[in-house]
Amino acid sequence: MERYDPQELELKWQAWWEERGMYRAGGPDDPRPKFYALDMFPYPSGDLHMGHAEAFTIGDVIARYRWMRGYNVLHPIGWDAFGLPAENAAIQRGLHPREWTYANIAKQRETLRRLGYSFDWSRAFNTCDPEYYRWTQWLFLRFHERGLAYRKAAPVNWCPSCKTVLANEQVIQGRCERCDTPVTKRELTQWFLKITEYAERLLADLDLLEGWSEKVKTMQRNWIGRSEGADVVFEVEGVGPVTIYTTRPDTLFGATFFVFAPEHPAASALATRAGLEREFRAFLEEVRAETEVERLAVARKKKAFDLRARAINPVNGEAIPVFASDYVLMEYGTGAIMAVPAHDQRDFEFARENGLPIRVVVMPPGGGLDASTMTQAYEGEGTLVNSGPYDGLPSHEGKAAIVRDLQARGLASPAVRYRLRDWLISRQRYWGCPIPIMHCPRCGEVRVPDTELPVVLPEIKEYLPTPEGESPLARAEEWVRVACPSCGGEARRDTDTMDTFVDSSWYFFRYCSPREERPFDPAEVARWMPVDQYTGGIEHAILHLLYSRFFTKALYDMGLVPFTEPFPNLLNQGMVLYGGAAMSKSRGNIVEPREVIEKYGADTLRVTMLFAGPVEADVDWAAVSPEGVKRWLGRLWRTCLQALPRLPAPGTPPRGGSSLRRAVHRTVKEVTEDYETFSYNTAVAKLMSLLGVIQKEVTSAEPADLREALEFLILMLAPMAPHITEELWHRLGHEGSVHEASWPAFDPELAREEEVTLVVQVDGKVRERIRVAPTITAEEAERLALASPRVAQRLQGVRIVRVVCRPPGLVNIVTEGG
RNA sequence: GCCCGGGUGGCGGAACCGGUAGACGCGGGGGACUUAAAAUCCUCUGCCAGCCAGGCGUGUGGGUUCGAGUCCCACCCCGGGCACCA
Repeated sequence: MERYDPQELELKWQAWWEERGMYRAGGPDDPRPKFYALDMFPYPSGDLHMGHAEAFTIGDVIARYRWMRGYNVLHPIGWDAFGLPAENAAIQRGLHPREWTYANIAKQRETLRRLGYSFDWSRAFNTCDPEYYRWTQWLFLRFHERGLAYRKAAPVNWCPSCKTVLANEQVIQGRCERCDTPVTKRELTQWFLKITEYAERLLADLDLLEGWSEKVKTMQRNWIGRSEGADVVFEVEGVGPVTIYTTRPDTLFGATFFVFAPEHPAASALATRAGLEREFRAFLEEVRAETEVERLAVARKKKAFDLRARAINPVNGEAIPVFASDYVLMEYGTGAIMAVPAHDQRDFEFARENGLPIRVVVMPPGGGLDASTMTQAYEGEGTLVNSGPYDGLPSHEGKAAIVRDLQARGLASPAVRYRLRDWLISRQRYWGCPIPIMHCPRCGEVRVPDTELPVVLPEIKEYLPTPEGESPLARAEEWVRVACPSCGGEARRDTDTMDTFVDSSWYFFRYCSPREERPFDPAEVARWMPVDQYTGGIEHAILHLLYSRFFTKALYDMGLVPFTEPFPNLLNQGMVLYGGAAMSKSRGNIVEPREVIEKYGADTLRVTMLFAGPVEADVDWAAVSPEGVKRWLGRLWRTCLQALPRLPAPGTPPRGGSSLRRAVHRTVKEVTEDYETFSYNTAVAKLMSLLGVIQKEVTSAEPADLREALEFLILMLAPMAPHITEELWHRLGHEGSVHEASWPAFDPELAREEEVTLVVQVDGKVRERIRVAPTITAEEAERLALASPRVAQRLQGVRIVRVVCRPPGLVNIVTEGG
């Protein structure tokens, strides 16, 4: 018998599919319902890795299944091709980032083809193509017009190794997301997108995303970090009124000192006033030199600077000392706080370190809290004490009452704050989308006119980042110098480039009309979006997924798109590990998709990924077996070839209710459910079982039944193993592609169980199993149960208290004392 | 510390609404075919008990129930997120 040779057969069908342009999305006249199946596009930092193979396999199964269910599917692919990682890798190899990037794209494209994915290649693009980033710039200008893109000087995250600033989202535990270098703070003028303006909507709309896991939604909620409290005004000696933010206005009477962030303008003003200018500058220097990692260290003394001034507590007129300290952040709240050491752990530590008084104002339910003996702050709720007229009120009532009374005096107002910061998008690096702004000495910031887009990334020899943090683009002197479109005078181009995440915040719109002379055709976007199923890794839970939601809402407000959420359904596949750890060069545990394909074929790789476990769970490649899958596909191959001579012509209707047909139809019912819920591992298990049944009957079954069985099995496997099923489908006598065939329909009558197992328990323990009809009555089931010799033996000499009967599956006989 | 997940055989994992725990596969044992190997096929495989009968078993301890992997309470462990955010 002819052997199953995946290599030859897979290449053959891949060529055939391409020739036929099989996976092109249908045009506006296509009568089928649409389905937009989107996979997070790859980053071309090398060839495809196993993580990609898993993600794209899942996405491909989703897309192919929808085709077979009669949908018009949009399943696009492209490359997220600008950015730091590609640039760093290129520099390491002494290559131009463009060269390196496009070479990797070609390599990945080849591997994606070899894996047999059903992409609509006609829509492919790269975010580093001028035809794409032209529209990234166009969108930036729309943001700029609305004040959603702006420049400001702020203390920002700086990676000394990448020599660029980073967004908050790119700092992981105080370290650079890409190179793990401890991040420092720098005071720089940078471009931001005003994502904070959307904080409330980004938070509230999470509730609409029923197709997202709770995990990702929680991560976004944490990241946005909404808190409710009050702004309260303190009069600070020598400065005037200063607003602070607190979530605990009920503890106002416990404020025993006041703290400014070191960068707060009032802090340096007070230091100057106290004649401590030089000392303060040294203090500030010290604070700035500190890396984020050091600042977050657990057992660390908070830096303190006594500003020798008093602040007046508005609730009781008390004068309290004023400090500057690095534990107060300029970027959150107002950059100034009231300190309540008894009820805030940070304030408590600061008070202890600096010998400041501690006053209890909230008594916990048990009582007995004493400032002189407490070893940590009490942050819970309780009853107000030492709080003048508010004594005796529970915390939540005290909160409301204190704010209300202060508000009447114009000294407080309820306030909501978010942890989320504006998105820092400018980068001092070469390989990114240029910011389409000019700086004119007379007109200030001037937008590059739409007609002059794209602002093309200049060709320069020296594209390495500069140590001073100036963008390499600044070296392209001729490119930088331009005439101001508004006054005609000499202006200079902005020399920063955009964060890669800007590019990826709108690519899914572009796929709808990738060659459009606009960012996208609104009609095509309305036709395809929102995305029906988005598939990708959880590592983007707060970066890409938050930014894309923000972009979509901003575009909605501009009237450019008719919806506010781009991805109502999100599937986060797990990671691919090896031996319990991420694959990495340093560990030497990398398995490449290419080697697996060469050894086993693409179909085996795909099915192995799917069979390994639930899609959301990590796959440990060391613990799964392509061998087993390969064996099974071989068995399928041999069974089909063995059956072939016996089979009637295609289309011969099977009849009757043989056990084979019942097994087939039951499997169709269950596997269809599995496909709908992405339970591919159990779907594969059921297909394996079905092949076992078919194999047993391959020489004895009714020929028409056998044909039906094999065809349905092949159809159900087609989305997962597209090549072998295509081959077998043709060998079974079909002309067209198996992937253009319809998903099999089951006959409910045949899918119904003919016999079920009646379990007989005595006192909850299984004592007997009897095969019965599913229609059995309670009385009949009980009679059969009691008639069983093994059960009767158990029941000798004991009294039956009751019989629980749940036909057709269960009878439980409860005995006295049992 | 707070918030999400999750703990089931030697391993990956099944188990609808509370109703046969361990589907399917890997690995392992035994056997067939073969001069031999590969490939393939058959068979056994949670633990204890020689077989049967039986007992024990889903992180730990309690509870609800005729019946709990599944529900409730307390705890332990693992993974992930957030965290000097006032």
